[in-house]
Amino acid sequence: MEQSGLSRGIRALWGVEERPRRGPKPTVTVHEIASVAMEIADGDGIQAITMAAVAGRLGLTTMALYRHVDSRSDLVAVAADAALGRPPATSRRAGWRRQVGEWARAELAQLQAHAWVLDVILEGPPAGPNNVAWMDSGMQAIGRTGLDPQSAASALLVVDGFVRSMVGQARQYGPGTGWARALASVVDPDEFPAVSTALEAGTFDDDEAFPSDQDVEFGLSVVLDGIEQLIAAGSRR
Amino acid sequence: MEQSGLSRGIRALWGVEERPRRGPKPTVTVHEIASVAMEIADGDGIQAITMAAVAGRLGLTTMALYRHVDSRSDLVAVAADAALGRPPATSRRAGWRRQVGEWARAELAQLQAHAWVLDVILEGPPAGPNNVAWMDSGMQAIGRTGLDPQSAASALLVVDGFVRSMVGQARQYGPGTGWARALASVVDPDEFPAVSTALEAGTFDDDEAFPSDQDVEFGLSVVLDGIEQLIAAGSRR
DNA sequence: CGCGACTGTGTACGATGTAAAGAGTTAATT
DNA sequence: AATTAACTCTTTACATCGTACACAGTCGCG
Repeated sequence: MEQSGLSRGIRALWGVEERPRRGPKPTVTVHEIASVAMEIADGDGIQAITMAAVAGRLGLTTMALYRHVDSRSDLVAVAADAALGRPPATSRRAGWRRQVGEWARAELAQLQAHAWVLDVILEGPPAGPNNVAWMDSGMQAIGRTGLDPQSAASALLVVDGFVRSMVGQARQYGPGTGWARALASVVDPDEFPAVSTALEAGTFDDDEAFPSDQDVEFGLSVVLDGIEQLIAAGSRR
Repeated sequence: MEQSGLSRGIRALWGVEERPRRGPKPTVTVHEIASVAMEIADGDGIQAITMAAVAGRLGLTTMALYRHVDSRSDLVAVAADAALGRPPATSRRAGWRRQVGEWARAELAQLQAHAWVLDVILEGPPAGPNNVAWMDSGMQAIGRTGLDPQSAASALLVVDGFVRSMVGQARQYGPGTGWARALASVVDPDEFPAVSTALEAGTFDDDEAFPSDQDVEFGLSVVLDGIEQLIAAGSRR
């Protein structure tokens, strides 16, 4: 009665499909498919997720996958949801700052373990169960601020944005391929004084482990302080 | 003497290539290529950037493009740099808060006009001239805080992260395809109380124009307040 | 003039996503 | 028990796309 607007793979992840009465039982579940696709991406990046590769590992033909997912992009969506996993239980008794902080650090860890998730091109909001679980967990944490729902949602969005950008930056500036040196050879100090100065000062030199815990805590405290200000100002809006 | 580590297309964008002495003059410049590729992506998304499509619009064969860019991903990188454009001149006399705010709003506007830039899968940090120009502009603005360079860079990163996440969210939650309704049909209120409540309260209902200026100012003030706290605390670290 | 450097072309191939038709399998229906 | 509908997986085929390779034409230096 509801076509639900969700893709086949996502619908299957939610487990709301009634099992068909006739016909052979499927030899694989969407969860298995998602899991295999995730492993492939963990190893070789998102573009390594191909219908043939995933099917092959499952002992199926390429086309058999289409019984479980609508398309490659559905397959990727399903893999991405699997990569998120369930959020850890939060310490419900703690204050909002600690809870939100924990949530952010957990998300960061999860995304860093599967950084290719950032490469997923999404059409529409993520609707997988794990995605929703993280959202729920985050909203519970930020709800402790007492902010009105709209403000809380926006604030959580800022936190999430920070985490994702952190992961993204980590991949880019992390394992230095001599980026700083390459840039130095083309940047004109007169045109780009600030960048040029930073380059000379070594600000961009390959931080072996970027972001360090320090970097994370730094940015996180900036964001959380901002939210604190907001609360103090009495959630207008 | 220097292989510079940059791709052919990016190097050409910087204009540091010495013109070859012999041989026919190229019929197109990398800037033209980038511009055409950008227009294609503006119209039909990043995946519409194909070698054939770009070459076709320029009256070239597919293979001719390889004289100017190394690969498709180089082509996309070059198009993305073009899409950023040059950052607007900032009001240098203003305080840091206003300058950084302007910078962020400008970046937001630019990215919203070419949201596909967020879909670019980057291998290594962005090294195009426009990208560096934005970086320079941002670092000049945040430099006015008086924070030490490392802290300033980290803070700017938070701002940039916020802007990008805002654009990303805008695409996802914006022109509603009935996402909220679809989710409501699968979410169990007992399992995900916070999301469920928000769904019922209409928090996720299609905001016609999301993010509104209000949403942006809201998040931006959170971020800037955080930075202000940091300054007040006397930039430790 | 001719040689070398360079730009663009034509052809070919492999990888990939997916449409279409069919063979085999299971359970409800007769 | 036979039939039939619903379902899963396979086979085959094809269009799209990135790119390697060989080559033809063009310009400037010696």
